[in-house]
Amino acid sequence: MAVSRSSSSSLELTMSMPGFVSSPSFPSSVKDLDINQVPSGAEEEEWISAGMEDEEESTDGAPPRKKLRLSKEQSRLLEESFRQHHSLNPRQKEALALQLKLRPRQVEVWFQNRRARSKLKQTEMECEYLKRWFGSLTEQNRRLQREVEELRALKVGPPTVISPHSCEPLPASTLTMCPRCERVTTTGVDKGSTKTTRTAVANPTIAATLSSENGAPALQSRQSC
DNA sequence: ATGGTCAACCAGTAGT
DNA sequence: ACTACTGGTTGACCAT
Repeated sequence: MAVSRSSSSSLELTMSMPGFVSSPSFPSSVKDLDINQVPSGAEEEEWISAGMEDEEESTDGAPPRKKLRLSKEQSRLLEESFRQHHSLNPRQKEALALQLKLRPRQVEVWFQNRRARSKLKQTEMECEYLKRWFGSLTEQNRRLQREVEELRALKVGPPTVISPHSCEPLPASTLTMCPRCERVTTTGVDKGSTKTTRTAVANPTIAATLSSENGAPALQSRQSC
């Protein structure tokens, strides 16, 4: 086991697996081995002391850490490898493990966790993006609602709307907005039926206002639900 | 004390 | 059946 202090004063420790170099008890299958498991009996000392060539005793007398921490160099190499390919074939895994003085299983686990972290990061970014989008849509919706209220409250006389069916002016009082889909409908005008119409606002100022918000679809071009 | 990070594990699943 | 992978979880360690 090797203990060192990194530049950021965090404790860096590397711990090689028991029996990697010389132990005859090295498991035949890496899947059988719990990496954190401390071998019992006579093997315990080997587990604690087995390690890299530059292994040294802990100077502060603290008990040895049980959790493997990859060294900066190991992490760097793994990251570099991950940039090239996000998963390894057995040959690559073996080679990388040899290079890093780790077991192939450890390299494999590192890649699994790295993929998971990568995916998590991606998901978080997407979540952030959707939140911002939701916020902007909410704001846009609020503006449009306010605008509708203002238009309804206009005291300059009822705006005139041209019916696309009869090509004649309709009183604005016949216009209603569907509360569900917020589309404009006319009620009780064209032959007494409730009907969605493509309306043309006679007042050009109002028409411009209706169609200019944030690239949102213009009110008069919406289809009813 | 507590929350974050990360190596390691386990269960489930898909491909062969 | 075996292998490789994912998602979820655990536990050690660290920073605050």
